[in-house]
Amino acid sequence: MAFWLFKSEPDVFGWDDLVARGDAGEEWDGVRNYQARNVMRAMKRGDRGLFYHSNIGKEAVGIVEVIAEAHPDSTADDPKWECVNIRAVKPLPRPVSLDRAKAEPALQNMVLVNNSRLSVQPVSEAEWAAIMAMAGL
DNA sequence: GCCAACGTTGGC
DNA sequence: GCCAACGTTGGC
Repeated sequence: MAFWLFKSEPDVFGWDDLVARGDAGEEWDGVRNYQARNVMRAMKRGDRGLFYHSNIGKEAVGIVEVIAEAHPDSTADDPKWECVNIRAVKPLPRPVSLDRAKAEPALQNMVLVNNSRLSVQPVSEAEWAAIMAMAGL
């Protein structure tokens, strides 16, 4: 299983919104960035991801699961834009803020710490383990 | 609200 | 195909 990170502005679509979708989950549409699209293309059903709140909170707040692999984005005119579907699995008992991630030696190479602008990111197994420990899981 | 970082666009 | 201009993201 691989691990990922999904960024969202909570005032647009936050963790609570994803939880409200239940098991049906949400199409992660609207991504118009090749790098982020390519990350989504690499995802497999069952992979896990962090749900990160950008701008407001700036913290990873929950765990999500990839429930549908990359397919054309229903909101895009051009089928070259693809996205996956995700659902909420469970909240992090202790959200991991960007500040804590930056201060954690094990996370110095994490994409979140180094390239804040990529909206969908890969997370290594070691990084995932470190985040889980920091989150109280 | 500002601005740095970065991706995209379009003129040449 | 280069690169300057522009738009967007997201931390501060």
